[in-house]
Amino acid sequence: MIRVFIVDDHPVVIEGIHSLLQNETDIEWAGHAMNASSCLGYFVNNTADVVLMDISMPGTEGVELCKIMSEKYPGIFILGLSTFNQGLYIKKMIENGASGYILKNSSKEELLKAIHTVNNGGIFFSGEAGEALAEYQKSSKTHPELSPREKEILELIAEGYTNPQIAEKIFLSPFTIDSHRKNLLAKLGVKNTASLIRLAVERKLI
Amino acid sequence: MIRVFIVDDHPVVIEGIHSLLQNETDIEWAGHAMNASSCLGYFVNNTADVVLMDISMPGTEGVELCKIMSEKYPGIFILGLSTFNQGLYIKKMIENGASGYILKNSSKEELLKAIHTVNNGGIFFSGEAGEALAEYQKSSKTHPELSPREKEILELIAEGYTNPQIAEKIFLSPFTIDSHRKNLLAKLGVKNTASLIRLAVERKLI
DNA sequence: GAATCCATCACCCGAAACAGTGATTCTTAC
DNA sequence: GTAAGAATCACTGTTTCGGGTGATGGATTC
Repeated sequence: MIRVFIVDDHPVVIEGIHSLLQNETDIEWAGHAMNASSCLGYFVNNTADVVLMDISMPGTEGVELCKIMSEKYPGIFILGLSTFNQGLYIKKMIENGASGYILKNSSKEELLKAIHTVNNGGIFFSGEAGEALAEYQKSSKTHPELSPREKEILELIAEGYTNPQIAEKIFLSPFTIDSHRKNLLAKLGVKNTASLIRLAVERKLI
Repeated sequence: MIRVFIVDDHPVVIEGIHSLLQNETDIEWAGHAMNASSCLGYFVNNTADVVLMDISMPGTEGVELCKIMSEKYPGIFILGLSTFNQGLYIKKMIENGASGYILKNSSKEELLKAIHTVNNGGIFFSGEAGEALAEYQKSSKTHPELSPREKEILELIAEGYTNPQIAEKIFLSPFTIDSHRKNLLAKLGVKNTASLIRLAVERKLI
């Protein structure tokens, strides 16, 4: 018997999963919480085998809760749950102790498979989530990190300052700003300011 | 008796709402569809009073389906349903015939109130959605709309194309692209490409 | 102590962007 | 029927960007 607990701030999702699981003979509904603190409260006197956890709760609650839970109760398996397919979040959840990740548009079969897999100590990703993670890993490998100075200049560029203005602002030679700017383009593999800013915003570098 | 039909690509949401509504004496579950075409298929031989419609289905399916449904079956009230609180989408749904809009993290009470309100011909917004819409209306007043051509060129700029390249791509004179580009800068009140792209991404214009 | 990376500065040059101005069609709205 | 705005094209400047290339000092690392 697998005891399943869910943490999600959407009543509809809680109800939906409850309903999907209620006829499963080997799954027991342990309960639900709608925020991080009531989840932690529940586990003071109770336990479960698998916790389904919405990662897109207000703030970074999902990711933080995942970390706390996995450290405090290493025997409980956590399954990330989200509407979206964002490599960055998926990676963070895994880094913080989640054993898997499924999308909310998964079928009942996929959900059951995920619960069983993580309950047996396995790792489960819904297909698309796995792809998103792979894509993310790839992009963070192929594109090296930016130095602090480069980030600073990138932000100033994004705010609309020109090279001479940036130079004046941070007391450097315009030539230096120009060099950094060219390095930014090279490192990120783009060829003009438009794509640079687009990429920076998409990757949340600024 | 209000017959409720739901269109959503998330099985969990369908189950959740079904479950939330199943003990309501004045609500009858008409059924569900997981995409636009099966929804349209259903209404060939059946009907309903209120349709709950996820607007964030793949592509612009949600918005388009809303338009088709409201034109074809003006007697059916549509209630937009979404995880997010995006003024632009809310506005589009309303423009295309929806009678209200609720977030998926709404409570059971709010959901019931919304269904009853739209079924009586009223307009319903969950609080946050109303705020988001107001915010959007406000920002679209202070910031004028872009013409289709301008949007097209803005996107191409964001993809890193230069004026000459864009000109070649869409068979126009480089002078024309230059004019549009200047108009974009003027309309959005920025003075170079960097701030233009930043603003465009932030306002989700691209 | 050699290698590597960061940060700084420098110059040339062509291409692109930006400012200013003005003009012509065509539709849409009042 | 005219006013307004969208879309198109045109020319002239000045400024900025971006490619190429190279140099120096300092910190880190192995």
